[in-house]
Amino acid sequence: MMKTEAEKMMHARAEVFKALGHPARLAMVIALGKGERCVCELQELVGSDMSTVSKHLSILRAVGLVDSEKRGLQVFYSLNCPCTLDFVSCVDRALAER
Amino acid sequence: MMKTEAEKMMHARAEVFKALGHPARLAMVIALGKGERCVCELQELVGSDMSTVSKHLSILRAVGLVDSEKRGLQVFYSLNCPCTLDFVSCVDRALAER
DNA sequence: TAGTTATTTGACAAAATAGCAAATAAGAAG
DNA sequence: CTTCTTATTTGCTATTTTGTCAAATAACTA
Repeated sequence: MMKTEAEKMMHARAEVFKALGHPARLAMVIALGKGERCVCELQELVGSDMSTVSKHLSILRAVGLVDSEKRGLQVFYSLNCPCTLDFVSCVDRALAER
Repeated sequence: MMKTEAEKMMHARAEVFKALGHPARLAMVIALGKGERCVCELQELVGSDMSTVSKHLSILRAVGLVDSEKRGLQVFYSLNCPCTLDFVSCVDRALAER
């Protein structure tokens, strides 16, 4: 199946939205909006296995939404697209008026 | 499985992102950013079966991203959350610097 | 009545998914 | 070096979701 440049672009964009389309990942992104967090903190936040959290984070990193930096034993994640938070606020407003 | 209010909220938000996590739906939302469109125009845009397009649109409407209005034989859809376009621009910028 | 636009309803294959257990890596600390 | 901790990766499984289409229905027009 041939794919035009525009289709590839749209696909890439959609991947970003898909990455945010999971409650745990979204919760982590919102938490990162308040500052960087290590994986263990994020694990406590979402309450899943650490390997699961790690996988979620790799999905967010793959689409460029977050960055990671290792410091000692810990890996700290930070939000690369603060505009995400603005959109979440907008979504909240839309959800409120339903 | 019990669900707190906060969890339900996060789930509802994630549903909005999931709705946007498909190339065809995202393309339609972006098109609607330029003004209302009837289903047949959107069908031409994405090139799928009309029933498929209709289903995609119902998903977007279910989460409150778009509105619809019937006029004669046609149904016109409009974007309910223009902020979506701002976020798409932001995503594009993030994708560009990869 | 016939034609058009759109939605709904199954139905189905295919794909994606989340999640966990176990293995691996990499640094810290004794 | 050994051990402990934090994190990632690697299968693997079951579950779910997914997108799509064909056919039926609806609603309006001519």
